[in-house]
Amino acid sequence: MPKSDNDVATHHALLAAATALFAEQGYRDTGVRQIAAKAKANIAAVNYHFGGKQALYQAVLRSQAEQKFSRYPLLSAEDLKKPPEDKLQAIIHALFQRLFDDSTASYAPRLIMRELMDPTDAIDFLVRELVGPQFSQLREVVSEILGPSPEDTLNRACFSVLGQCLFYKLAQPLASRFAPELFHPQSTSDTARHVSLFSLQGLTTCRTAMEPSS
Amino acid sequence: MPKSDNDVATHHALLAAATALFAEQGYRDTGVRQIAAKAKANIAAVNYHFGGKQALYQAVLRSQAEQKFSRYPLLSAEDLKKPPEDKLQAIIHALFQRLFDDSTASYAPRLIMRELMDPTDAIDFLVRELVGPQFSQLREVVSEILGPSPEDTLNRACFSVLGQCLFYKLAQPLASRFAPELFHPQSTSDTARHVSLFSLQGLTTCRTAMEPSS
DNA sequence: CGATGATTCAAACACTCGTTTGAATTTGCG
DNA sequence: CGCAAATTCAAACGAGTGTTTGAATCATCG
Repeated sequence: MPKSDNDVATHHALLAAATALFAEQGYRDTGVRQIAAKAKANIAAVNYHFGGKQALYQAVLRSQAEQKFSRYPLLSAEDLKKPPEDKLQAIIHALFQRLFDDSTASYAPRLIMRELMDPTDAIDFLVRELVGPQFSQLREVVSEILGPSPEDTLNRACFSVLGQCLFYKLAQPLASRFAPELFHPQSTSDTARHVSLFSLQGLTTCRTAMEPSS
Repeated sequence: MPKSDNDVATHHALLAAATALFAEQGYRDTGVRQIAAKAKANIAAVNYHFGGKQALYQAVLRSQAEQKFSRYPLLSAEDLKKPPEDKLQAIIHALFQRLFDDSTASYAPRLIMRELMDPTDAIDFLVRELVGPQFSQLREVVSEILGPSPEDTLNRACFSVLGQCLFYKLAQPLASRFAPELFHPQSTSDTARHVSLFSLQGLTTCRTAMEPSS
């Protein structure tokens, strides 16, 4: 039976601390002692309230899935009325904004990236609840641009768009050594515009010649 | 003083085992006991011959830098005579071949990817000796295609090409859930062709309109 | 051979990790 | 209040890590 206030207090503090730390450092590099310290709670509280580190991690993912992504779709209502080319540009800009938004609680994208790089057991849940719906949305827009196309062509086109966007986050440690100015916060808008133009132009090729090799 | 044969034997066995394991599992998830077991050596041998796990890892990177990349450039001698568009296509195909070549000792790309995802202290050495020269090569080819361009445009164009390629490896755990057939070994050639066409088409945009926002 | 130094080996060390324990404290309710 | 359940806490547990130790083995050479 909950203790009215204090119970949900430490429960929430633990969840918040874990969300921040998992997003920043990843699952494997975050210890329960560190989480407990940040939440000003005892080490055993993690096991008491959630049942273990893994269960806490899944609770973090579940809470992010509920609050963040359900109410912040990639495309706004007004975007949906635009032509597909503009919708793609809107998606790309939204993606970059999420990937490089530090201040607000943009933990969900970072948690996804972490899971993408080295998956834990929670990857199934993540695919089903978080990235699946958004990938479908991207695929639909790309499909509108390309017109009727084989499945592989459609998927590869989406991957080309996604790859360009994610590169700036995934490869940041290395890429920022070659072009540090592209990773300044004020550059992300220009970068998103570049990716949009590059992709829209590249997509025109997918409409034609796409049969396998010879 | 070396014991003539046996000394360099375990030294080499340790290095080979460590190279394979670090490439497959990453630095943090590979234990010295596992390395020693694969090399049929004692646990203490790692410290005796290399001075520690970290030093062994850097020895692995150094040996890869020496033997693999210096003699296997991205472009062959005959490729260098082709027009820049064909050179870009050759680079993309070479990249995909390296990223998805399991059988031969294609450990270097995987080690780089590992370091890219979560860097250790060895990242400086890696940038200087391994990825730096190859990135310069890519940039030169892209520069030939684009003609004289601002620095940022050139870098972003390179990142667009690289992002598409690396995506298939970096995001494989997630992406293969949506399009498993694109990750079959026989598909990599078609995928490389798609990225080539998509990129060459996309690059035409970079030649024109590239001034920052308004 | 016998001594010297390099190499191997099993064991233990020091540390971190996630988890458990059992008592102490706090809370809600009759 | 007084009991019972829920919650906190310090401490320890057991398994993991990389590293160190010191004796045993081996090759080499005077």
